[in-house]
Amino acid sequence: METKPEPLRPDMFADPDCSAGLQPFRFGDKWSGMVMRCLEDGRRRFSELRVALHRVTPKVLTETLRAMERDGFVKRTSYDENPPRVEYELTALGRSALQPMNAACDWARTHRPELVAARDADPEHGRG
Amino acid sequence: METKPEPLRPDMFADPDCSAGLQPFRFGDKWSGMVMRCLEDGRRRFSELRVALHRVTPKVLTETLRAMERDGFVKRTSYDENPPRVEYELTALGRSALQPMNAACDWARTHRPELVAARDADPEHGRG
DNA sequence: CTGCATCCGATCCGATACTG
DNA sequence: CAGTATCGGATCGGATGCAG
Repeated sequence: METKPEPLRPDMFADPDCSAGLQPFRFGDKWSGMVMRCLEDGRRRFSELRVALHRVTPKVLTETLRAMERDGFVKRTSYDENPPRVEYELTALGRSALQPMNAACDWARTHRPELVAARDADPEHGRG
Repeated sequence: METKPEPLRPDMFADPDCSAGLQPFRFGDKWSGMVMRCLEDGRRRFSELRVALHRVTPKVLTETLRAMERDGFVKRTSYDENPPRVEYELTALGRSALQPMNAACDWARTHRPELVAARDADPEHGRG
């Protein structure tokens, strides 16, 4: 995980299966799961994450990354250059958490028809 | 899952491993994961859930159960008696979701020492 | 017993503006 | 580039009281 991976596609969360939309599992707060996905192929810069994560504001992204760092999922490396450069990567603990996360995503993919059917059967058809 | 199971112990969520405390995975909202655990051995009445779920208020428990019902995880059965009796049980979809949920709980149990160590290493030692 | 109505504090999260 | 500071809306969830 030390080499530079492929750039993140800005539409990488267009697929609703593993986004925060339908599936009932969440990894931490709203963005943490997507940050995990962004980092699973290697280290990323702050700006790379911003564009992949649907224009999340820097405040919220910073909060998310700080929380993940505090919990031991992410390691932050700051290079003392100008302009500044900061890179984030998953720790061993963070990478190990990809396993149950994938189990949850696989489950959501498999059962998506039933999930959609349950929502459609409800008159309100949305949370609220 | 049609027979009456053992009564729920009020301390069934004293173990922090699978509660909403340390682990970064959440199943839906605050109480849904614990409701899943309460229902995994069979049908339960509203009041049974209330005591097992640490005195959750009826408003919040109702909201939780309605959401799970709408999403197809729980089936609600109301018996037209006096005093009223209502029972909740997992659907086939809900039972299938126990698998990824157990994967997440197993992961949290396995990695608890690292999770605790990460928190202890942080000066703030708490979210915020 | 099983809720519903109302109020309210806490938290989340986005918008905007500014800084080294 | 990588944040910080401030504001405010939206949602969550708990307390209390009432109803069928």
